[in-house]
Amino acid sequence: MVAGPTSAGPGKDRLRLWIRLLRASRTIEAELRERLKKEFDTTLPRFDVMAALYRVPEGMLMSDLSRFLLVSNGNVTGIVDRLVSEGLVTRARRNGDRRTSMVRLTEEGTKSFAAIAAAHESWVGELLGNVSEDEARRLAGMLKSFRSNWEGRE
Amino acid sequence: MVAGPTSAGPGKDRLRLWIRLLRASRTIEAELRERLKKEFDTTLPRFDVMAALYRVPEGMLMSDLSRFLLVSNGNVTGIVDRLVSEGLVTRARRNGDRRTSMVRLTEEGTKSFAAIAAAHESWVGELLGNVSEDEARRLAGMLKSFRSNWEGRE
DNA sequence: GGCAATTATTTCAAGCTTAAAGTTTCATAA
DNA sequence: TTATGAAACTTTAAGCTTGAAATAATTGCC
Repeated sequence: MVAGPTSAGPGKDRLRLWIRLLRASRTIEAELRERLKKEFDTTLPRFDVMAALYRVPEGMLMSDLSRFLLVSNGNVTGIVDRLVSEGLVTRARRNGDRRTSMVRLTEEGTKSFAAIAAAHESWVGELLGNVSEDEARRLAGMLKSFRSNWEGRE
Repeated sequence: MVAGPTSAGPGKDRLRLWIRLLRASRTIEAELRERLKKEFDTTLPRFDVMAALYRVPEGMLMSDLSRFLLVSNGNVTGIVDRLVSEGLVTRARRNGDRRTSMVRLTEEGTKSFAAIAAAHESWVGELLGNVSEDEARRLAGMLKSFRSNWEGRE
């Protein structure tokens, strides 16, 4: 997924764009993963889950997390298991519907996430440093529009 | 890595851009992975390795593949193992330097890849369909420049 | 030549990821 | 009520991924 078009010709521009997109996100992602590990001894998936929960003090269902994070539900199970065993989130069975459980950040999880998120934001600022704020807005706009085709698709 | 900024404020534009970038590439990647599985019973990492090799008939060293694909060398070992067992690539010990081995597509691998790559390219064209060719070029240009900071970094 | 450092690769343990199959709970309609 | 089906979640098997440790071969220095 990271190699260039195998030949020249029409319709290669979108392929080239896709490859650049992928290389860019992989490079940044790798750097962030490494820093999360070194500085906070955590991982990107754990960070993702905590970031999702941070926005919603009342908590999220497992399936909400799965949908929001664009990962399978089996995947969420494992990550939340580990976060629970680290005392960063809780999984509370609900009275109303006993199939579901509400996942919430613990107090420790909230505090921990706030610190990590601050570092994370400054890292992203650094890693995207040569994109001007203005260009960032324009690029983000384009990416939003080209994603809208796919949002909520199945 | 997929949640939005946790608060408003200055310097959030780059963070928003990063999140959009990541959501876009994850969505497209998931779709391509699924189609590769369904249509060709293969995976994205295998496709990546084959794409890299396809450009270079004389073959690549394991470490070349690792650098080119931006993944660890232990990772490449496993993927190449599986491709070898499927008869799609060969790993040839070299006389000059017996630590290294040259990885090449087999004839079957070459034929197989050509078919998959054609489908892959048309999928990407479809998935990025609402980005005009012109916009694709501009976006790709921006992505190239903002990556150059990181290219070759360690 | 011989030995230390370097380079190329593999192995390993831990964790992430998916799709598919399994379990429990809920909703509903006969 | 009680089957039937749907929904929420977990489990499983297979594969991907990393960083670190282990192996093997080469290079460079004395």
